[in-house]
This record gives sequence, C-alpha cells and structure tokens, in this order.
Amino acid sequence: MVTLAEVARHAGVSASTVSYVLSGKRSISAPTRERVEHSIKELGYHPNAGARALASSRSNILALMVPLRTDMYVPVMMEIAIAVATTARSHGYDVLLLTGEEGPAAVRRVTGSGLADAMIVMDVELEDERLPLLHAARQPTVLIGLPADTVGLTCVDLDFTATGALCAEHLADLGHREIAVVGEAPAVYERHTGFAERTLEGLRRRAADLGVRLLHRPCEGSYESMDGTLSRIFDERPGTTGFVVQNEAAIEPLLSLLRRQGRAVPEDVSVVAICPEQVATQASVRLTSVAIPAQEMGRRAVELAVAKLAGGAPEEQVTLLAPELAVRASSGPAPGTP
Amino acid sequence: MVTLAEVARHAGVSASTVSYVLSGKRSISAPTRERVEHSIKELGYHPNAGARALASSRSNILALMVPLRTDMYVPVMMEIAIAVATTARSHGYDVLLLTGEEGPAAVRRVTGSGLADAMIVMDVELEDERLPLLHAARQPTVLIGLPADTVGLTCVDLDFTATGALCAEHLADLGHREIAVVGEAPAVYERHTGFAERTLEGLRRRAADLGVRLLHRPCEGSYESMDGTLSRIFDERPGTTGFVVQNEAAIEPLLSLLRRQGRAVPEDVSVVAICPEQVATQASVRLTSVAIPAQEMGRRAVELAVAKLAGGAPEEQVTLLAPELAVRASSGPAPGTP
DNA sequence: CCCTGGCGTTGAAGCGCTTCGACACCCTCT
DNA sequence: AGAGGGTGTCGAAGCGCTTCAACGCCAGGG
Repeated sequence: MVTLAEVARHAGVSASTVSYVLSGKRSISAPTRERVEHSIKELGYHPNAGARALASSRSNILALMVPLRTDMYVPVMMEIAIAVATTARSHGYDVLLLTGEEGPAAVRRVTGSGLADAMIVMDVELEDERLPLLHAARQPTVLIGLPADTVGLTCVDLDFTATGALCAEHLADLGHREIAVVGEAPAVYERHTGFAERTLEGLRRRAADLGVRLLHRPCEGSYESMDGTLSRIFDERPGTTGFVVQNEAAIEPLLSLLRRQGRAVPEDVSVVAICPEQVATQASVRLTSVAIPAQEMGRRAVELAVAKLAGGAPEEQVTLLAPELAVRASSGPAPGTP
Repeated sequence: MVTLAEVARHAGVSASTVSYVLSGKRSISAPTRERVEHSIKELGYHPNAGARALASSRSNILALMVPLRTDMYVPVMMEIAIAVATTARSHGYDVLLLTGEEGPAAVRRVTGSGLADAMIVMDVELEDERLPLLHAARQPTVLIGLPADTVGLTCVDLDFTATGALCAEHLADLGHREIAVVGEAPAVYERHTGFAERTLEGLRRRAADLGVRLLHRPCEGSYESMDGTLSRIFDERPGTTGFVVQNEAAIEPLLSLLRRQGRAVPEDVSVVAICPEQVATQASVRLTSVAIPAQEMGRRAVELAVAKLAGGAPEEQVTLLAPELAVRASSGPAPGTP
C-alpha cells in the first residue's frame, strides 16, 4: 500500500507539501505541484480514508437513512437514493446506506462514531422518533419529507398540500363536482406519514373552496383492494366523475377496473395521478399527473447538507418544491359539461 | 466527544484494557469488564470509526455497487440493497452505496483508500469492465450475477438457465407447442447482461429438447412497446399459446392487451412470468411465476463476503439458487389439449 | 520454598494523515 | 540598502484507536 510519505520521498518533498497539493489549502508552486502529481500517478497513490478521517475529523461520507419497508413507493425511494449518491459523489462525498431497521439507534451510532459528516433522512413521519436525536446531533441533518414541527430543521419535500390543491382545482375546472381520492394504504396513514396527510389536506381545502364534494378512501396497491375500494366509492357516491390517485401501485388496477366496468377515461371519468413521471407516461392511459420529483429532492437534500457542512446554510430551512401538473390523456371535461 | 482514554480514566484502567473489553480479543476479568462497560454507558462513548479503521486497517464497511440505470427491475435492486444493508448490520458492517456512474473508477477508489473491507457488485455484465480491477483488488469481492468467466470469483445468482428451462418445461407439459418470450429491453441484451442471455439459453435448449417452437422478442416496459411486440408475435406465429415474460414492467401491459384482444388467460393463452413474488401475486391475474429471490441473494452475498473476510471461504465459489416455479392462475392446458 | 506458567493488565509504538507555526527566500516599497 | 510582506516549503505534533511485548501476580508442581 502506497502512503503519502512514499509519495513525498518519490517527489523529493515533505509530506505536508503532498498533503497541501492534495487539499489545495495552501498555494504550491506549479513545478512542485506537477512533480507531486506525477509521483502520485506513478505510484498509484490513494489517500487512506481512515487516516484522513482521523486527522481531519471529516469522513467525507453522507449517511442516508432509507425506510426498511420495501413495499411502498419503492421506485421513488430508489430514485432518490441514486440521486443522492450521484450528487454526493459530485461533491466529493460517499454515501452510507442505513435502513430504518435500527431506528434511532442508527442515528446515535453514526453520530457518535463520526462515521458520517451529515445525515439525510427519508420517509420522515409527522412525529418521528428520530427527531429528538437529530436535534441533539452534532452532524448537520437534512430531512426528505416534512415532520409536524420543523423548528430548527432543514427539510426538502414536494409541496404536497399544493399538490392536493392543484389536483382538486384541475378537476373542478373541468366541471367535476364529485371527486374520489384513492389514497395510500391504511398503514401509511397510521404511521402519520406527512406527505399523505398533507396531500389530503390540500385536496380537502381546495375542494371545499370550490364547492366540490370529496371522498377519501385508503387503498392497497392490489387489484383485490382496488376492486373493493372502487365498488364502495361508487356505492356511496354514484355521481363520482373524478379520481385522484396517490398510491402508484393502485393506478393500473384502477384503470383496468374502470375499463372493465365500461367507464371510459377520460370521457366518463377523469383520473389524476400523483406519481413519478415515468409511471404516468407508461401507464395504459397517458395520465394527467403531478410528478414526484425524486431526483430533484435527492439532489437538493445533498446540496443542503453540503452547504450546512460548509457553514453556508441557515439552520432552519424548509424547501418545498412547487408541484407541476401535466395534463395528458386521462382527464377531460366532466360528462354533461360543454 | 468522548474518547477511549476518557473511558479508561473514568473506569480506572488503561486504554488498552478498554480496547480489549470492546473487541474481546483478550480475556478480561468480570469485575473489570463490568466497570468498563458501566463507564462506557455512563459517558455515552462511541468508538471513533476513523481511528479504528486507521489502527486496525478494517473499516467494517461493505461497499455495494448498484447500477445507475433507474429504469430497470428497480424493485429487485432495491430489495437486494436493503437485504444487503440489513444482513451487513447483523454482522457488524455498514454499507457504502456506490452507483455505477463512476464505473471502474469507483472500484479503484474504494479499493485504494481502504474505505471498505469488501465489495458486493450488482448487475454484472458478461464481460464486465470492472472485473479485471476486482481481480487485482486486495478486497474480497462478491458478485451478484454471473459474468462469462467466473474463474477466481465468488458469485451469487438465481440459476437463470434453469429458470428458463423450467418455464419452457411447464408450458410444454401443458401442451403448448408455440411459445413466445417477451424479453427485456433491447438495451439489456446489448449490454450483455448475464441473466437475460442465460434465461434465453435455458428456454431455447429445453424448448428444442421438447420439440417446442420458441420466438424471442425484446420488449420495453411500456404499453406502446408491448402492443407492437405482441402484434409482431401473432403475425409471425399466429399459433402462439404460451408466453414467458421476463421484463416485469411488460407484464401488466401484456395482460391488458391480451384481454383487449379477447384472448382469455389461461384459457386461450398461458403466461409465465419471471419476477419478484409480490409482482406475481398482485398482478391483475395471479401469475404462474418463477420468483426472483432478491432478499436471499442479498443475504447470501453478504454472508459470503463476511466469510471471505474471516478467511473461511474459498476464493472461487459460484452459488446458483435453484428456481422454483409457482403455479397460479395464469397458466393452463393449451387449447385443444385434454 | 522456589520455579514455572498462565492470566489479567499495562505502556508504548505506531496506523497515515492534516495542520499549525516557523522559516527561508524573493520581491517591492521607501 | 534595509524593512516589510508575500509565497512556498517544511517539521512536528497530534487525531483516537489497536496491538505487541512485557510485567506483576497467583496457583500449582517439583
């Protein structure tokens, strides 16, 4: 294994000079720099991460806590994770993958051991049990998702309240007066996941403002579940002509069942989805949708974390990404509307 | 920040004693151990990861290289990644997430810097450009997937050749004489991804043995693509009654299109899928399928890596998991068969 | 009663790097 | 010409931990 000292000897300089060439923290004359760089290449030198971390008390690692549950909105999670990893690399950081399994213990371990310089936490619940620990931690933290109380926290999320409002508005504009919301699985609401509740709130408020009736039903992402949910919706509100779907696994079942019942999309019923763009464009009907900007969220989270590490970011900062509704082929005027 | 030295002082012992209590590498009397453990708890001590790595030249980190492409078999990837992370934790390791983006450079970086003790590489191509580097690396490596040449390598994978054979056999047993294979996207074959080619080989060979005609068509995971593919299949082989689908994103489009064309599953055509169990059971028809044991693969990979680190594993070892076909509602006797 | 050998504990020497203060040198200004 | 201020380089002191050799102690055997 090649060490910095060997590089220094090879280049005929001191160890500190090599270190400064590497870090750029002091000016080095061009000829010296070149000599050192040449030696580095020739010897195939790679700085030892442990030694570096010890001496500088910086690990250049970002910890990413992903939820353990692999049954929900997985593609979004994965997309965020990959965006985090790539963005982190472009800032010189590596990413440590922590699963929710350990729960708060993971926070303590990473925080205490100096394994990571900062943490990015996904799938934050409204009253997340990790929050107190994160507050107490030395490490900067960025949340993807919004807890109930954001005092002193840095958060990134899609503005789900606005998203809900936007969906309600779009359908109302098209003349729909009875809207059904196909929500996430019941478990999601039981965990008080922020985004689900916020979406609902946005939907409800705007619907109320616009005089539209709204019915919300949680739904698992399977055909059986969607079948039952759909029957119940039409039983209770036969006049339903608009759907907002938040559970991406329920989208295809919904479309399929509507087709089977002879309800045409968008002639008889309109469907608006909240899902990644790819899902919307690849579904059996090109879906009017609000995209979940997974990549953007991952990227922003990393950038905020890096900024906090550099000391150039405020302690408290909530970044809400504005939702954008893309009108595609699944929504149209309500039946009987000119 | 609490250091080992402070714990030692607090417990009235030397630093080395504390270290030995922590590592268990030397016997320590019960009273001393208890005193030390008590101090650790009281002071809230966590060993510094960098210092530990430097002194022991062990980071207790496993690197996981995931493919960058977020468009393919994402749930499987995620499931593997999470299984890797949890299994790793249970062995005292953390997981560093590397994306394919950096390619071979990532291998060199991690290898050179001692950031990780071992590597787990997913999505291996037949002639993967990372292989030479992995061979040269000090670190033990485990591949998830099979390259063309496995000499000196440790690999874990589903036995895709057997999987293909199993699918062909199942359909042949049911009397199907013309089978179509809906493959992965063309890009997957262009990259010479092992599992896709092996599956095909297994299918072809067994089909030939059993006197069944086989038609293979790559297919993207969208409705448009599936629509085109399906038309072409029935144009070329109007007598097709059996389908094997490998691209999980194409499953729902296929079922949907068959329905629309008035072909009943399983009365008119049978469908066998190669996909995670969850996809098979939650599709619009409960699918006869061969499961992709993502969790098992992740778990095995970690266990092999840990064994190699402990020196208790052979250099070369190819673990092929036996496929299991679960018969569900999407396959039945070919039309006209008693 | 002394020697031997295991057991429990310690001190000290690094692991490979960063960083601080010091220093030599050269240029510029007065 | 001498003072002053950059600029480029170096030496040395750690960062917090592991681990090796060594040592004191007590029990058992000769």
